[in-house]
Amino acid sequence: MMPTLLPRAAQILAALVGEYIDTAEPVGSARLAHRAGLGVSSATVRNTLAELEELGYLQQPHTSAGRIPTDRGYRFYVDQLLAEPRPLRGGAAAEAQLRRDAGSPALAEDVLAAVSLVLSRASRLVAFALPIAAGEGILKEIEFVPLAPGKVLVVVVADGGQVSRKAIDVSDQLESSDLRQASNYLNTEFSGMPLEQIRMAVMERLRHERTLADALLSRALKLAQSGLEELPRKSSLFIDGASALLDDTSDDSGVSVTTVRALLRMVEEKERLVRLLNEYIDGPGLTIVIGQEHRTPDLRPFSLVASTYADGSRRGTVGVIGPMRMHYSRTIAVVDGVAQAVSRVLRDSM
Amino acid sequence: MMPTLLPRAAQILAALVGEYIDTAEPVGSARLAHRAGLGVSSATVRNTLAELEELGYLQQPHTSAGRIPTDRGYRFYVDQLLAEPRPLRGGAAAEAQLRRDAGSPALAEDVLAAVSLVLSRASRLVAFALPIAAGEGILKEIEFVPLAPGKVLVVVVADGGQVSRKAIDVSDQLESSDLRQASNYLNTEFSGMPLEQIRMAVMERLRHERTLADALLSRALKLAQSGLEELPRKSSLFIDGASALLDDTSDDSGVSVTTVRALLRMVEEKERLVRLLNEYIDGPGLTIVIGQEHRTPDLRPFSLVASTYADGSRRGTVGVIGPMRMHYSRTIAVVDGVAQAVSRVLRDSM
DNA sequence: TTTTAGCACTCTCGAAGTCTGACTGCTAAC
DNA sequence: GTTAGCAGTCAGACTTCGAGAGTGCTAAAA
Repeated sequence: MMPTLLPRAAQILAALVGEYIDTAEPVGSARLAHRAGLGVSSATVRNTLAELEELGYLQQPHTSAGRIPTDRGYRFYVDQLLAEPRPLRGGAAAEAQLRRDAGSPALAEDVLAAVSLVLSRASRLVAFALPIAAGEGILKEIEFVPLAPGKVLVVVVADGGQVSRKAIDVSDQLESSDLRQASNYLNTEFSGMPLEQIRMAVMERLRHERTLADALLSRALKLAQSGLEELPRKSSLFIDGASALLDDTSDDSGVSVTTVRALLRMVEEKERLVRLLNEYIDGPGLTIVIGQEHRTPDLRPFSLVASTYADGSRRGTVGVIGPMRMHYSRTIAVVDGVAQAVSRVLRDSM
Repeated sequence: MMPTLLPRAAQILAALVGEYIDTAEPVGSARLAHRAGLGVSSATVRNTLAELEELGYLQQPHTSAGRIPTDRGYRFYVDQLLAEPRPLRGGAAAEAQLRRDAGSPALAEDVLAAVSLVLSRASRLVAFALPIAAGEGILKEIEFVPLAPGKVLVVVVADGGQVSRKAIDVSDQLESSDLRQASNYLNTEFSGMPLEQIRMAVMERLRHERTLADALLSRALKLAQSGLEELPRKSSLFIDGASALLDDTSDDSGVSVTTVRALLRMVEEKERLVRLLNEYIDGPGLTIVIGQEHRTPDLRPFSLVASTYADGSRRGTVGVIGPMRMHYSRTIAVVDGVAQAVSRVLRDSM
C-alpha cells in the first residue's frame, strides 16, 4: 500500500507538492526539472511523474495540464516533513498573547478560549481548542441559591475553576437556611471527589437509606441528585476563525463555497465536531488527517493538524482545520508552538 | 426627501419590490403591468418607472434590463408593509421549541442561547439575541472558593441565575473558614442590591474605614473589591446561523463572498457587533435598518430586522441580519413571533 | 392632459467557433 | 537509463453572432 519510492521519485514528488502548495497551480515537468535540485531533464521528470500518477500520488486536472497532488501525495509530503527533525521553537509570542488574552490569574477555561483565537490568528485557519474531560473534574464546592419560590440554582465549582450551573424545581418549600445546611453537608462530605463518583455515591445512599430519619440529610441528597444529573451537557469546544475559510475560497484551492458551508455548519453544531475530534486524537503528539482520511464526508475537503497539550491532570487538544493545500510546515510549527505555550500557561495557572 | 408618491406610483413600486424579492431578477414594465392589479399598459408603467428611477427608488443594472430597488426602494416597501396592520400571530411553534431547547426550569441565559438558534432556523438568516444589561443585575449570592494556595475563585450569582466567575490572587494565606466568613458577611450585607451599587459601597467603606479594627471585615471587603471589578467584561451576545449567509451567495442576491466574510468577521468579534446593535435599538417594537442606512460599512450590504422583548425588569433584543433582498413580511412575522415567545418564556421562568 | 400602441435601439447573455499555449506521452537516438 | 524532439490533446481566453428582453420616444387615441 505504501511502497518506498526511489529517492529521485520521492524528491520529485516532494518538490511538486511544495511547489503546488506555494503556487496553487498544477505543476508541469519543465518547471519541476528546473526547480528540483537534481540535474535532470524534463523528459525524465515526465517519466517519473507518469509513474507517480500510476501509483496514485498525483493526478491531472486534464490532459494538457501539469499535475497536482492527491490526498496520498499530500500524505507522503507530510510524512516526509514529519520525519525531519522539527526545530520545536516554542511559540513565545503565542504564549505572551495567551497570557494577555486570558487575563490574570487565568482560569483554564479562559486560557482555552484565548487559544482558539490566538491560534486562528497565527495560522489564518479555523482553530479549535478541546479540553479532554478528565473524569469530568473534581468537586471543589457546591452551592444552592434560591432564585424564586420553588426554584433553586445549583452552582457546582470543579477544580481548575470550572463553574457549572443549573436551575432545578423544588417541590418543598425550602428556606435559605435549609439550603445552606444542605450545601454544608455535601461540601464536607464530597468535596475533593470526582463528580461522577459523587453522583454514584448520592444515588447509592438515596437507595439504601431510603427510610432515612434525618430529613436534612435526605433533602441534601435529593438536591445533589437533581443538581448533578445532566450537568456536563455543555461540551466545551472553543473554535474560532471561521471567516478564514472564506479567504481560501477566493483563489480556488479546491475548496468550494458549498464545502465551506458544510464545515461552517459543523462549527455551529459543535456537538458533532467534538465527537469527531475526540475520535481522532488518541495518542500524544502531532495528529494530521488529510482529505479522504477523514471519517466524515464533510471534512474530506480539508486537512486537520492537531497537537496535544498536557499538564499533569489537565489534557487536551489544540489544532486547526484548513484546505488540504495548506502550508503544512508552517502550520505544524504554529500548532506545535501553541500547544507548548498552552502547557506552560496552564502549568503556571495551577 | 421623502415626497409622497402618487397612489399608482406607490402601487407599482411596491409590486416591483415584491416581485424582485420573489424572483431575484430585474423586473420589467411588461411583467409588472401584467401583475400589478391596476389595468394599465406597460407603456404607462414605463413612464412611472422612469420617474421612480429619477426619484432614486429604483435602478437599472444595465440599459436593457428591468429595474431593481435601491435601498430607498426597499425602505419605501418596508414602510408600507409596516403601515398595514400586522396579524401578530404569536409564534407558538417557536415558543415550544424554545422551551424544549432551553431546558426546564430555564435560566434566562439558556433561553437566549436557544433563541438565536431557533430564530436562525426559522428565518434561515443570521439571528442574534442580545440581553440589555439592566444595571448589570442584582446580587443573589457571592462565594469564594479556594483553588490553590494564594488563589481564590470568586463566584457571583445574580438574579435570573446568571453566574460570573473570576480568579483572583490573594497575598494573605487565607483559610477556608476565613473565606466562608467573608462570604457570609458580604451576603448578609449586600444580597439583593444591584452589583454596581455594591461595588461603590465596598469602595466607600474601604476608604472610610481604613483603620478598621476588624480584620475579618476588612478582609471581606478587599475580597469583594477585587472579585467584583471587571466582572461584566464578558458581553453576552448569542448569535447563530452564520452558515445561512453562504446560502444567499450561491444565487447572486447582491451579496458577494467578500461581503459575507466581512460580516462573518463581525460575528466572530462580537464586541463590536454588540456596540452596534445597542446603538440601533433604543425604542420598543420593531427596528428595521436597510443597507446604506447602516452606520458601519460592513453592514451596508445587509438588512437588519429586530424586535425587543421585555418582561418586567429583563429587556433585550432579538433579530436577524440578512441580505437586503429578503422576504421582509415573513421575516418580520418570524422575528415578532419569536420576540413574543421569548417574553412569554422568560415570564414563566421568573 | 393622460394613456397607449408601436417601433427603433441598446445591451446582456449564451452558444458556437477559433486560437493559443501549456503539457503530455511516445519514439528514437544518445 | 536518459534525453531531445515531436505530434497530440485540451482548457481557457477571445471573438462573433443572434436571440431576447426591455427601454425610451413619438405619435395617435382617449
